Amino acid sequence: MNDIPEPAKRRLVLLERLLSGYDEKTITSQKIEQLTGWSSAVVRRDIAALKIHCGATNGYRTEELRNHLEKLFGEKKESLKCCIVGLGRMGQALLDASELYDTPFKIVAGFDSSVNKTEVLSSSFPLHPTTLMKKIIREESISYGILTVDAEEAQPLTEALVDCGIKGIVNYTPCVLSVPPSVSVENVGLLTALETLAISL
Amino acid sequence: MNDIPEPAKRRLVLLERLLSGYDEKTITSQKIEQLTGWSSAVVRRDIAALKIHCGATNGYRTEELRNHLEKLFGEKKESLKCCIVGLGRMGQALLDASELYDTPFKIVAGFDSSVNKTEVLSSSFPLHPTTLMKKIIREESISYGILTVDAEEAQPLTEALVDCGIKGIVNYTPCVLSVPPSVSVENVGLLTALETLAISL
DNA sequence: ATTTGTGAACAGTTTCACAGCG
DNA sequence: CGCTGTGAAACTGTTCACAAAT
Repeated sequence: MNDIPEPAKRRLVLLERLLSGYDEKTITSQKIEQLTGWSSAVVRRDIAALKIHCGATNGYRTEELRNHLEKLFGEKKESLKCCIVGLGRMGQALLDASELYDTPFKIVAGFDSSVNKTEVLSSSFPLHPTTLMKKIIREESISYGILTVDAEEAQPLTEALVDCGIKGIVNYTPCVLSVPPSVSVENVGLLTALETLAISL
Repeated sequence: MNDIPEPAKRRLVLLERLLSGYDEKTITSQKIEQLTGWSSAVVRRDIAALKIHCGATNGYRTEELRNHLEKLFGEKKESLKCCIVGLGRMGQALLDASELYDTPFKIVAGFDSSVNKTEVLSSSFPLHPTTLMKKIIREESISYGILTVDAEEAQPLTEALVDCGIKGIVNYTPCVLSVPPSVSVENVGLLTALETLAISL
């Protein structure tokens, strides 16, 4: 799986999602091109990289392809634990995490530097002050952090997450995070997204 | 600026952000490597693409570089209007848009299919029912849409946005949006981000 | 007959290594 | 000197075109 090119991986992630709402028995690379805008040649290469062979004449067998893609992340079916760091408006919006229902990802803790927040808010998982981050993340073996703090706190708390041995960070702040090569960051801040849109073409 | 490679542009956007909080008078490519993880060679190429020459022996002159980057994106970004589509928890979290203060992006309208929401919520810009989207987006010449609706509404409202002549969409939903080639999409949904992190390990 | 899967050409991006500049 | 700027090489990803598969 590490021989799948980076851009291909990103497309495959989206392809899985696309298939989860696709009911036909088979799907062709051309159909996917029409749905996504990726060229059919790219789609075929991406799927070929999975080294499964699912169908020729009528396109790919949807279910087989979907199952294979699902296995790509949740191989061990064991849930991938996440935590929310920062319980401001954005963090609170993610608290219910309905989006992650029926996925291998599970939010198991929330943190905020204001004890006030962690005590007043309620959710289906425990909320703690950031002082307990290291302890909890280790105990629960949490793999991913969702960073929704204010700009001033972004880098310090990133470093705390890194110290805890986190594997990746979803960065909702507009800050450029400094992390060692062993940690990956996905930048999903509004400003970053808008700027990226604005500079392409 | 169209002769700057796409990956370089994305990095330059982040570099601009990085420099905005950097106080030393000069900065070397190695320092940037340390801060961002991009190799110093890549950094030098990216900056060289700007075709300015700002400093050798002591690295780049921070202010000159920063000014140049701001100008580069500034020309293209003369007050770019955005709208929020979907005023659920996530949409509401973005309502104050403090993140966009002091940037060329401005949120000028919000939409929701529930008139209830558009009437009860308050913000510094007007909220409308989605039935008025086409009219308002055209009148205000809004360029970007920020999509924070439920999954069922994602594709229908995307098509509405496309019909309005929008240039790009920031997609906070987990859905794969189908758009014509003239429209760009940035996928920043939590599930997409987590899957992208998980798949690249 | 239609669509996948893939070698080969191509295009784009990064790395290497070092010349040249302040 | 230390650091940038840049040819040239290496690498990565995409497109084309067609043979293989069912």
